[in-house]
Parts: sequence; structure tokens; C-alpha cells
Amino acid sequence: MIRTRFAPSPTGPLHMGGVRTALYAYLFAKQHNGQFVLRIEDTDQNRYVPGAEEYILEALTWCGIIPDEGVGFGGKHEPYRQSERKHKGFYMDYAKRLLNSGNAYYAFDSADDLDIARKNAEAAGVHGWQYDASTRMNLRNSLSLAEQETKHLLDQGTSYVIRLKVQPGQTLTFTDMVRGEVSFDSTLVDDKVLIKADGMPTYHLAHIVDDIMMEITHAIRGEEWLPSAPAHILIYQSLGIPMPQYAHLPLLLKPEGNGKLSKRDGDRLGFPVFPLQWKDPITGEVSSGYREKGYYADSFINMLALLGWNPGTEQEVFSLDELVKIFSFDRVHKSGARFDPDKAKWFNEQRLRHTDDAILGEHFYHELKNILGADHPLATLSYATGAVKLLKERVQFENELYETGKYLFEAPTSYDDKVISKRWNDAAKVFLQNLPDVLSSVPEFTAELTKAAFEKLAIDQGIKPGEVLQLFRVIMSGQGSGVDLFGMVALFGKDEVFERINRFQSAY
RNA sequence: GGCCCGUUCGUCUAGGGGUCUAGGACAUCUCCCUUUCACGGAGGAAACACGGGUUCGAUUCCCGUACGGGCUACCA
Repeated sequence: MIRTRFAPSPTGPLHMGGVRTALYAYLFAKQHNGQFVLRIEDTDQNRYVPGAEEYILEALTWCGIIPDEGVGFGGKHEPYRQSERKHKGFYMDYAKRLLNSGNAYYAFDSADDLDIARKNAEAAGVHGWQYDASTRMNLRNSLSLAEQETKHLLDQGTSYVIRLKVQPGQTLTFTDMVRGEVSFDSTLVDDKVLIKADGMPTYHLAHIVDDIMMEITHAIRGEEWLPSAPAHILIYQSLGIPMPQYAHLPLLLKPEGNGKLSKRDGDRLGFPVFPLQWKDPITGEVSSGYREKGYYADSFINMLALLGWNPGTEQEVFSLDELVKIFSFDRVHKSGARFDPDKAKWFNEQRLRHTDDAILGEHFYHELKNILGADHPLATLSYATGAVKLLKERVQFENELYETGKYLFEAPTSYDDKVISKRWNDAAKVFLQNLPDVLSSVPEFTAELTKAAFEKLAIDQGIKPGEVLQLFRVIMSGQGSGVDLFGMVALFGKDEVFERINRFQSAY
């Protein structure tokens, strides 16, 4: 049974890179009829942000990335929140195992002590000082101190951390699902803190303990974790437990400039970095979300899936179910992918184009009731559907429908001067006077028949239809460009068309 | 600085020793369609980072360099 997990920290809203990580983990699990687990890694109490956990749940749900178990979903490995698991003593149990096997030790140095050690090293010209085999005997820990002293300090309740004892000089190798074989020299790995002074485990210990206990078979995470992978190999080795398969995903990069996509890039560059809108509980600052911007969850996911992965075919539009079928780690890229906001919109546009008019009409109908009022004569399903048919190809988002076709809902209050000055002349005036009668004679007020009648009248009067078409468009909508003219006429119906003609005539 | 990872059009990417005259998509430009604007269609411009090897042959394999990215906390 394949089991993957997504394990975010509730330090703020999930950003789109995190969503992609969750997505890949989900796709992989589902493809193999496995399970996908949501675990909350809240071991840093200082960085806890209220509302962040709820946000994560809501965001994943919106995206359709539904966990089989986890916080908010239950499951046989409860609890799924690390702060709660800490209280069960899980992490300390494993730390003790490491201590007992001689693979970990107590360290009593304060954060300040280490700061000083680091600064001294820096002053002596040593870069990158670290707590490791080369320095640990000069520091205060159960390896450098006499046994009784350690015991004494512990009995006294002296503050301590538990560190991993890294054996230098080994080559640590593992096979990454996207990168293949990767190796490191253990000499460069520091003695990572496993249990912090506050009793909480660090990420390094916690994720391993939980992955073991939750029977995770594939650990999928961002590339920023690759450098700490050797420490994780060592922990598994010391525990004598086989390591799950790891996959380190390439990062999402800023659309312009250098570096990875960060929370701050979003609204500054005019696109959201978060799936859902987020209001910072402290500053009150609001960051936009894809959902609120009008993106379909499917398109958002589709776009994310293709950032760093591709199916190897030329198909680009996929549903979640299709992605589940064809996703694979060997087609995940190794290098970072620069995010392109324009392409993101294109995915939405594609999905909108392929959505049935009836469904779009339904949505638009609800929107119209909100905008115009439920008792407005145009707030009907049939009018909304008719309008959608005319507007569909001109927008990328459903929420652009109304603004794009505003003239379909209100008569013009002004008319495009350029067209008027060019086309409004005596011949046009006569034409317009005759137009209502001609349009009235049409057996059915359809686009085809009104168009034919319109053109016939023009020809009968000795003018080219082209000379009055755009004028008529302006009379109908106020503007020189827009949706199909006779489609609009048919949608309006006879009364509204006459009404708009009268309106124009009384203005000119 | 050190360590790790990476490098094909502006962007996402296909390809992977000869078929590469390097393919697709977004964006961009031109033309066509059209009453307009879109849509759609056709076409254009646009890339194998550089230097050494290996080889009959390298964009593809190896090594360097450059550049980019990540990490370098009692944060995840």
C-alpha cells in the first residue's frame, strides 16, 4: 500500500508551491490506489499563525486534493498534529532509542553559547562553523562531560537539547525519485538538534518518527530539503529502519528577477501566490487568492501540475482524474520552473471554453441576480444563457462576463464619437427611420432574419450595409466593437431594439 | 565562503549520439476570416550557456568554467 503525505506548517497561508507539492503527493498516491495523508507540522510554537491550519484544509479541499486521513479527516494514526503527538511522547521515545544506541547525545550549550562559538570562528576566519565531530568535544554535552556531570545537570533540570551524533567520513547515498542517486559526505553534516530545549522535536526528528509511525512509503517534499537529506538518512540508519522513497521537487521561481517564488511576489506583480485569499490576522493585510480571482480550481491545479512536470505528449489541458492516470515522477524536472501568470490565465480560458453554455448560463444567471437584483427583468436564466453564448469567447474568466457585455444589460448613455462622426449622415438618418418597420416585418426576430432584413433595406436605399452596420452597432451598444451585432439584436428582442433606436434618435 | 542540485526559444517544455532544417504551448508579430473586437485559421521571429574531451559524428556522454537555484538555526 502506497502512502504519501503532505505536511505543511501552519505558519501562514499555503502558497502555490506547497499546493503543487501536495498535488504531486496526492496524484502519486491515487494513481497507485494508495492513501494520502495530511499532517500538520506545528513544532515551532513561535511561528504558529492562527487560522493557518483552517486555511490549509480549505485550500486543499477547494483544489480537490482530499486527504484520506489527517487533521480534519481522522484516521487510524491520530493525532495528525505534531504538537499533540509530542504530548504522547512519540518523539522522545525515538530520541531515547537514539540516545541508548549511542547515536544521539545531550547538549547543554545555550543558544547564546553557540552564537559566541560561531562568532569566534568567524573572527578566526572559519566559515560555516558547525556543531559536529570537530567541535563537539569543546562544547558542553554528554560526550565531552563526565558521566556524573551529565547526570547531575540532568537531575538539576538544566535546559538541554538532544543532538544527532554524526559519524564523519562516511559517504551517504540515496536514490531520489526525481534526481536519481545523490550522495553527501557525512563530515559536512552537523549534529542536528533532534529535541529542542522546549521539549519539542525539530522537523528532522518529527517527520521521520511520523513517517515511520504513519507508514509513509514515499516522502515528497520541496528541493529546499535536499541538503538535510543526509541527516535524515543517518537517522533512519541509526534507528535501523528502512528509509521511505524520497522525492525532492524543483522549486517554483519568480516570473521575473531571481529566486524562488515567495509570498511577497504575488500582488506586487499582479497575480496571486495563494490558492485562497488570506487576511493576515495581525497586520490585517489581505493577499489575493486564485479562487477569489475567479480561477477554476481545476485550472489552477492543471497549471500547477504542468509546472515542473509534463506528460510527454502535446496535451496540456487535464482534469484531476486524468492527471492521476498519467502523472509520473520520472517526468518531473530537476530544475526550477519559473511561474508564468499569463499561462495560468490561459488554462482558465481553456476550461471556460469547454464548459457547456447551459452551465455557464446558470452561473451567470446567479451573478446577474446579484448585480441587477432578483426582480430585474433581464435577470432570467434564458437571457443569461443567451448573453453567455455571445460573450463566452471574449473572456478568460466567468467574472469578466458582466463587465465585458455590460451593454447587454443597460442601454447606452453615450455613443462612440468616432463612429458617429464618420457614419451619421442624411442617408443613415433615412435608413434608421425605415429600419423599425423593416425589422417589424420579420416573421421571427432571429439573428439571421433581422440581418437579412437590415441588409436588404440598405441595398434598397442604395447604401452598402457596411456603411450602416457599425453605426447600428453603436446605436445598440454605444460602442464601436463588441459581440456579434445581430446576435445581440436577437437577444434584445424587438421592443428593446426599437427602444434603443428611439433613444438614439432623440439624442441626435 | 562551503555543500548539494540544476542549465533547450522571453516563459513552460519535447527530444536525446546521426532522422535536429531542434517539435509544441503561452506571450509577441504578420496575414486570413469578420460589420467591429474577440474566437478560430495560416504563417513569422525566437533556444541546445561556454570551453575542452570521448566519438566517424555531440544539443544529446564525460570533465571543467560560467551562470542560476537551494541549504548552511534549538524554522519548517
